[in-house]
Amino acid sequence: MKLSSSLEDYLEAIYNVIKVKTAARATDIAKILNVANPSVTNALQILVDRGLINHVPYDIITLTAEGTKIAERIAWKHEVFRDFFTKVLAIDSDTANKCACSIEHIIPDEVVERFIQYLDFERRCEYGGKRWVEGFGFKRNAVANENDECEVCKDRQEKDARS
Amino acid sequence: MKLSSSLEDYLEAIYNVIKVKTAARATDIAKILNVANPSVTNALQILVDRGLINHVPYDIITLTAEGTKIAERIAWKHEVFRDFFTKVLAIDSDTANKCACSIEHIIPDEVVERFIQYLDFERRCEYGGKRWVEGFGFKRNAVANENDECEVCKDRQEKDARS
DNA sequence: TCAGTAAATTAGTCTAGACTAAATATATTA
DNA sequence: TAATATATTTAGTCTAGACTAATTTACTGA
Repeated sequence: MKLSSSLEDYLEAIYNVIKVKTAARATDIAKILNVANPSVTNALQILVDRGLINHVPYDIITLTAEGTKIAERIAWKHEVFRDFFTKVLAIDSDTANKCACSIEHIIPDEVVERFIQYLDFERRCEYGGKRWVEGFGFKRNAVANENDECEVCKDRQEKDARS
Repeated sequence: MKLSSSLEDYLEAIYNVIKVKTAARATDIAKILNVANPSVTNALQILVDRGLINHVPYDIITLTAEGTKIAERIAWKHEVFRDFFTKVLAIDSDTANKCACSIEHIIPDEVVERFIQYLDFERRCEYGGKRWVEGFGFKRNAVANENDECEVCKDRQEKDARS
């Protein structure tokens, strides 16, 4: 009953289109996922069979309740990983999205929960959170350096000074 | 020229066996990757063609210089992710290894570097590093709480007290 | 309303990567 | 050294998921 990465991608793409347009068309999905139209048709048939979308030939595509539930979960994972990559690791948004898009199908929910807890902790905790700026060492240490206590920050400061 | 996830798994398995046994046999690999023997034979042929392993039919398997280089890189990624999952997110080692094993084929090197820098930062920095214990909030906050300044830590402390 | 265009589907092909069953090579041991 | 057991490979099958080319349906504007 588990969806393949590929089918999850289709479902997520449909979900994202519907957020903006109320209903999706096959071509929207083909463009987003960068695949040929017949690949979409094929995937749609499977998603219909699994009861995740509503679709009759030549018509628009909507999500069933079940499909929405699953798509939301995938989109949620995507957001968590994108945030982690951009906000914690200071990765550029394009790479962050690509990485998120591939690991979102693989990492189990419990682990995603931990990422969230961690993001939350980093953001809110006195010991790190107050020094949170966006993108860990690079930017955070600028603030952390104030007290001049940290070996790593000093290293970085010296390197930065040199360059 | 890029290897598929599957071929990377084969190469990594060979590398891991060789670390212990000096040379690998097809059956070792089949057991590790939980696939049938013919699947191994097939993968070996491709890896030979690509110049990554040395292998003639019915004989042992060793890595070429090129193969070693690539396998080391894969194994390195695996370690980074495993460490991140177990040491930062406090995920159990079995799940951590599974997650590492799937994302190691997907995440580009620059991003892995950032993970390393982050691990290093967390471990060494005064602002967090000194409170580093193994597994972020859960354990780190026990130390962080000393000064009683952190909202998140207080939340956790209360929850812990209740349970 | 009908002709032309755009969208979607059908039909058929290809590849990677798994599998089983059968055949063959190697290793072991009586 | 012959017999047997084990390891490996060959041959052939299957599935998912992509593709192109050809066909069919739906939409739009004169």
